[in-house]
Amino acid sequence: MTIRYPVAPPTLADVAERAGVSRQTVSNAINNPDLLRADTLARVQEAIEELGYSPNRAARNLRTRSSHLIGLKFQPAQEGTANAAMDRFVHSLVETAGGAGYHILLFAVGEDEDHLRGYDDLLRATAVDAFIVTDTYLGNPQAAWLRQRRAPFVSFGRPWDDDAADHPWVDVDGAAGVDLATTHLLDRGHQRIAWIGWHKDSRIGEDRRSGWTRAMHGRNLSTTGLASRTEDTVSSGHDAAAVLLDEAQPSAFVCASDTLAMGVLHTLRDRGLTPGHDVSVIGFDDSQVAQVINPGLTSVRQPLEEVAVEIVRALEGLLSTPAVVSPGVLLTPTLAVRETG
Amino acid sequence: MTIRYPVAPPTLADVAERAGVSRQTVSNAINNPDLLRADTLARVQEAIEELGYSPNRAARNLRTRSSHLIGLKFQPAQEGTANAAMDRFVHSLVETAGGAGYHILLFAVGEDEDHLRGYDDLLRATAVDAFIVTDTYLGNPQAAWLRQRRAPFVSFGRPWDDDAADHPWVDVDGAAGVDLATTHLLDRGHQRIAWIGWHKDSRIGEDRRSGWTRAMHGRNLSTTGLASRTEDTVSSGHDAAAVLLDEAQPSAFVCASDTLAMGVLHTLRDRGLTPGHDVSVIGFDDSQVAQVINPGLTSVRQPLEEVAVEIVRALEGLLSTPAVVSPGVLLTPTLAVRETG
DNA sequence: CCGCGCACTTGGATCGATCAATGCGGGCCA
DNA sequence: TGGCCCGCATTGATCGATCCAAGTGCGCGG
Repeated sequence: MTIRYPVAPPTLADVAERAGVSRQTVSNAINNPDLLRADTLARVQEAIEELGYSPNRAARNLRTRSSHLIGLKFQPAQEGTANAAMDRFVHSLVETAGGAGYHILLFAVGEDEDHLRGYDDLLRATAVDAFIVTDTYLGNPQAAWLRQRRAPFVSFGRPWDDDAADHPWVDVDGAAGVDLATTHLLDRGHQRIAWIGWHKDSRIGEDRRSGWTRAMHGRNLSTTGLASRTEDTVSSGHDAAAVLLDEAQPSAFVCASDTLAMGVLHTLRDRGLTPGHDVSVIGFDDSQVAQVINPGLTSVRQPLEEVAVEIVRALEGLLSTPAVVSPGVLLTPTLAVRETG
Repeated sequence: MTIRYPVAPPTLADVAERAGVSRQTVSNAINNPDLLRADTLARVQEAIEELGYSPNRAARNLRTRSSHLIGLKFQPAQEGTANAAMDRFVHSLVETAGGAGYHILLFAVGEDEDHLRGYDDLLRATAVDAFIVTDTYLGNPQAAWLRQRRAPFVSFGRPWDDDAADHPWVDVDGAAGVDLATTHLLDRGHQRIAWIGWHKDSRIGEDRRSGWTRAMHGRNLSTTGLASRTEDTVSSGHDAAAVLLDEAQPSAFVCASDTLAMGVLHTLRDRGLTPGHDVSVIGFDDSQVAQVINPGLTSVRQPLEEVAVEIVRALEGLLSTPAVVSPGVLLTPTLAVRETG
């Protein structure tokens, strides 16, 4: 704590001299402490402490051909939507990765230029050890490209339709989450529960939807006429709810996102219906919006902290012993129950 | 530990051999292209292209003693609040920094351990070139500590009460934003405009509050009895609004955050008052919540994209020529007008 | 007393880009 | 023709940690 910069930081050789041992021994003290006798180790650690030594990252990276950096393409929440899972996820990730000795490197790729360019540069420059890929939507070329490049990566999201995929992945069981929400409503006596989701080409959307049909059919209830597929915007949710209310008279809505659920709430407000009393509404993502509105929006909450833990675990396996083939991990969301459902 | 490549990545020497020039020339082609004759440069670039060469980051970092990495302590939005500026800010930052050849390195420091430990490690290990500090609240030791360490950093936020501070900073003029909001209400005929803000020891809160008093006094209107200071939670805003409505009968509220504004909206709802019609409400941060609720919440929007640009500019000045002393930059927010005000 | 293994030491090489100094050929001017 | 500068090539050294191979001193069991 008494060192002033910008004097040259101490090197491993400085520590060795101070502790009266060799460079090799200091290196071992740091990387293979169990090779040293207890008293020697203590002496070296003391010298490290006194000098405020910390191994130079660049030198270490050069020699070991690894950076202990994980690349993550940062995708912010879209304006005008309620979905903000990234924020919570990134935080959990940074914390967990930090515990494992890794840091998160953010990068962006411009909209116009080649989307893979960013990955390529970082990879070739050995700037990162691995990537975390977050959007595995249909036709997303990232995963295929990374695999072909033999770049280590873990994806948050299943390789939906890519049967050649053999990379580790972690995902949240959206169907189970929606099933949970639907069952919660069924247990409260609802029979006519509507679904508002995304277009058919969204695998995530179809997965979530299947949780609704599963729960409904499990109670021998029909789902015909009770589903709507639309864009992920508030106004789309608003319109879809209006149509469903007119044509199918549902007593509750389960939505693929909090954004859509907000649209439903607006429709209820238009018609003087009280959410949670006249009509129940459940969203998906447990966004800040769900938490601060009144009445509070019941919503499916993804276990993002666990996702981060599993992703880091997978990364460690991937980077330490390449033989370990970690399959996918599927986590189950919970339901944050509030007033609307 | 190692990135599995089909083949070892090409080195600068490989490029030199292929182009029939020396290592130094290739290095110049990359770092000082104007030193080369046009045809030589073209030949080298061709070789780079053919081999898919990208300079090894670790080697470059070691030699140049710089990593082109900027450290940022990632702070997620608090659960149960509406404030989510970080998300938007980080994205802008990543994009802008990327354009300048820098990447953003996220790190976290555990709540219990020494808050400065994270900075220290990264700095000593020459893992980052500089830091971006985002919370410059009263008594925050980071800035002082970093300065004492002579660590290059730029802060998002003024050094409020630290007169010894000489580091570059970028901030948003909260007072101007609130002035803007208040004036907007005044222009619409409001006279009794209340303020709900944070406790007195929050410099940011007091700054924003001053915008309200400035605008009110500018029209010779009294502010006595119209202000409330509380915690930044929805329920605090709710309570404060109730008290103010009872005791001062304001026709409009300006709040230090969207979170507080949400509380106000809940109170209006309790009393059957229509936001924007009976009583106007303006928040601060233009969060997702402000955007998706109905009626939409008018809110002060921070120009986070510009903040990012200015911060990167300051960083570049800081890292290129240490002599350049960039003072602070103060940016003016805008008002996102919606139905509540 | 020998041999073995533990706990180190020693010196050198290595990773790959950059720095610094020198070499070299050709053009320009006196 | 000689001297000089300019553009570019060449080459060894350097950054600091790690890897590697060989060696030393010492204690202990056989």
